Amino acid sequence: MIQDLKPRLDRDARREAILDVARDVFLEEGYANASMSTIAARLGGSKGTLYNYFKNKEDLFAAYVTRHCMWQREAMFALFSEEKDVRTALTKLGRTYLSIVLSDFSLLNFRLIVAEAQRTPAVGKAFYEAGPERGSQMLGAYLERANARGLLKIDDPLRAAHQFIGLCQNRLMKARLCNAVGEPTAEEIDREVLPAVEAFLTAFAPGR
Amino acid sequence: MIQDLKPRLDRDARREAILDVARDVFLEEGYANASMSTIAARLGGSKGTLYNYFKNKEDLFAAYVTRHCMWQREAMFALFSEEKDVRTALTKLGRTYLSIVLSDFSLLNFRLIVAEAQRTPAVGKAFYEAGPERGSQMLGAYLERANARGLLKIDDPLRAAHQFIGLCQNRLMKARLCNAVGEPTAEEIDREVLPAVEAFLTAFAPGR
Amino acid sequence: MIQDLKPRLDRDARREAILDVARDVFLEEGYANASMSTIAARLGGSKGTLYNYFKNKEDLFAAYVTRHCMWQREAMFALFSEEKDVRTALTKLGRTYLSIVLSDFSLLNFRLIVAEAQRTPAVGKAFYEAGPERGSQMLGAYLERANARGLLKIDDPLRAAHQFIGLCQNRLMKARLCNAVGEPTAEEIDREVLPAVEAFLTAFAPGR
Amino acid sequence: MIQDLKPRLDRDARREAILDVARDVFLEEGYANASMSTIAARLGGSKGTLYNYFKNKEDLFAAYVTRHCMWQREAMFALFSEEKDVRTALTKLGRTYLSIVLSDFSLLNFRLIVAEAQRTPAVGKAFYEAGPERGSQMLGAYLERANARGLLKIDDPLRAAHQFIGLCQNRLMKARLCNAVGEPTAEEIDREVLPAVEAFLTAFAPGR
DNA sequence: AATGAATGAGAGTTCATTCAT
DNA sequence: GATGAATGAACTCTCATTCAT
Repeated sequence: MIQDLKPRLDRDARREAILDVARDVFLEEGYANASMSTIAARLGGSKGTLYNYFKNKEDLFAAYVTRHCMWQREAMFALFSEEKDVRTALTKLGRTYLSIVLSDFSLLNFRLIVAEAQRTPAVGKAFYEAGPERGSQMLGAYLERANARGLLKIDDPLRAAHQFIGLCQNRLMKARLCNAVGEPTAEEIDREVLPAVEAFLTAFAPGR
Repeated sequence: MIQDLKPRLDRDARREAILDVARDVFLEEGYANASMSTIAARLGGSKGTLYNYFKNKEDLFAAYVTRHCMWQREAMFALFSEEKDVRTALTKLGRTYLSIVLSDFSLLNFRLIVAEAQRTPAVGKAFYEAGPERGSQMLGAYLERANARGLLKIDDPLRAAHQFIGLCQNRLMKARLCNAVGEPTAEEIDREVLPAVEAFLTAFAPGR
Repeated sequence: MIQDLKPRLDRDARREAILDVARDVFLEEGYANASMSTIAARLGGSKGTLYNYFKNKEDLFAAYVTRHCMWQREAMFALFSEEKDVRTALTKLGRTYLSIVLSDFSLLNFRLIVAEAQRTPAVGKAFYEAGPERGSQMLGAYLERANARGLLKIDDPLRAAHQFIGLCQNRLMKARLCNAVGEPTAEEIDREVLPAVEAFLTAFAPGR
Repeated sequence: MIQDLKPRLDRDARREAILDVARDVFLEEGYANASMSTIAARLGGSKGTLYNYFKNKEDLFAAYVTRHCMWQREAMFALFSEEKDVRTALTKLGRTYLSIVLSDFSLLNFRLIVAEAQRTPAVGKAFYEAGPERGSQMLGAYLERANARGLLKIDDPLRAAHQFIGLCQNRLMKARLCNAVGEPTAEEIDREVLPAVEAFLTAFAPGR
């Protein structure tokens, strides 16, 4: 047991370290341009070692994607809200969501994964489910509860969730994807979120 | 003059032919994986010829992006509407916009350009302005006219345009980017557009 | 003593097991293509262990060759004959010899060793002496006895032995070496051996 | 025409030059150990150039084999004989055959091709047909003519051809394959050929 | 203007071998 | 004695680019 555990930990820790470096290089260079030599050099190890941990470059990339999806899924938990007041809840949620998905880190990952989604649809699908879909589901669940409490009047909460996120995110997301603007400040985020909340509440007010 | 013009045209036509082939190869393989050899071979010419028309691979890519931006800009003109009835206009516009931007062709270009936007921000910026921004401007202009005619009550027409597009596009666009779904049918597009129009009209109805 | 013997045996048994696996891999892949990793993996052990038993790949190969030479030498004993009737003896011997040396197993070993004989003449020489030379010596000894008994008229029994084997083996051996034909059936072997015996007996009949 | 012919010649000449070098390296190192870098370096060119002429290492090897087979086939023409006297003819033919097939050059090629015959049976088969089989056919044709003229009494000339070659070649060929002896001198060749002729003529004399 | 042979740097990958545990 | 992680050199092959013709 003990003699199993120690190396196990070592090996896992090394694997994580490799993934950290690999992720950085992938994000900086893109999949095709990232070279195993670069990754090994930055790691301070030899190329052969990489291949002791990952079958090949593709496998290393897949491992990175998997790990990023887990991170993404957990990040989406931050959207959970038990806030009673709908306006407050939506505002907070919009801010949180945008600050996550419009961050440099998220954008770099998004661009990278989108670019590879073509060659490897499985990669894109995994990411879509762990990220965008998961986020909308979190919000959808909240909207459903608000609906049940009569605070909103919504037929299809999941669609409404997508719509709210669309209202918040559309402009900046596309600009960010195209690298046409930098990471938004809190003020810039508010300039998107507050009008989005306004429009959303008007559209889905119970007393329409 | 004449003896100048003829070769000129020939040269331009050849250049366009090269760009056609280059675009296809870039879309299929991505920038890094597309090889000058492949492009030359598909063109039926020699690699040397490519370098007579374009300084290097980067330059060839930039020329493709430029041309695609022109196409995109023109495609956004299809959004222009002088329809009197707002609901009809928005529905039509939403359908047109989504059928353009969610097509396989647009998505391939989008993914490709987004991927390179990191290395070359100018490329991304040019695309953003010719495409998403331009589309919202077209819609914004329409909304402004409708506002002026009292058909809607909108403070900031450009923001409202982004919001409408966000309502329409958000879910499918992200799924498409991640290659998690295929090109949507007309029915699938309607399932996004019609509720979006509904929500938008409720939110921005003049009599709120 | 006892406590010395047990590990000794264990160690020898393990060594043999390694050689068994190594031989298989060498035969399947050739010396250069056979990898120590493959051998270790098939053995169910680690690469380090291999190096505890054999100094390096070359040494492992040499050990395999040595063992195969012993096997070969023993196989040649099967050629020994005390048959009185010369025709019967030669026929039997020819059949036995060909069925051994033209078998898939022998051919695989022969090709492998011949290929390495260039790099390492000692390997080839050891094999030649244990196999072909030994076989001819066995036959030569028989021919000498038959000669002494007046059943044949032979000046140089060893040369005659080589000649008989040449008569039997030449066509199929070369075809087999080149992998141009598969392992011969008993009938195919007879189609070589019987005419060979005929020609040999005619050439070396006592009453010529 | 002219402008086609000149480069054509250049390209073919270069191709031949590459094959010359590649053959040397293959013969010295064996297929697996021969490296494209070594070949390029010896050629005085770059690795990339090799790949402009041959798709890959395997293809280069196949081209070498093909060329060697052509050479071998032509070499076998040297066996043709219109000599009237059978003894003289067989002696000459045996000497010629052995001096060809037991030369260092032939042996190196034989070992190399035999080694690869396992991985690539087509290679071995092509060689077998161009070399050993062809040689026996040349001799078989002569024996048939001698038979028709009543100088020999042979049922199956092709088999007899294989038998004669077996009588001549067997001992030295195996020793040479195993690299147990060096290139034989004319005297050593005669020590095999003359007894072989003797035995063969006795066995197939018309007056038996 | 068009060609295509040549280049050389660098890619991903494998492997025999070593060594600390 | 057994392990397996680490190494670094070597491998095959690709590619953007140049240049003489």
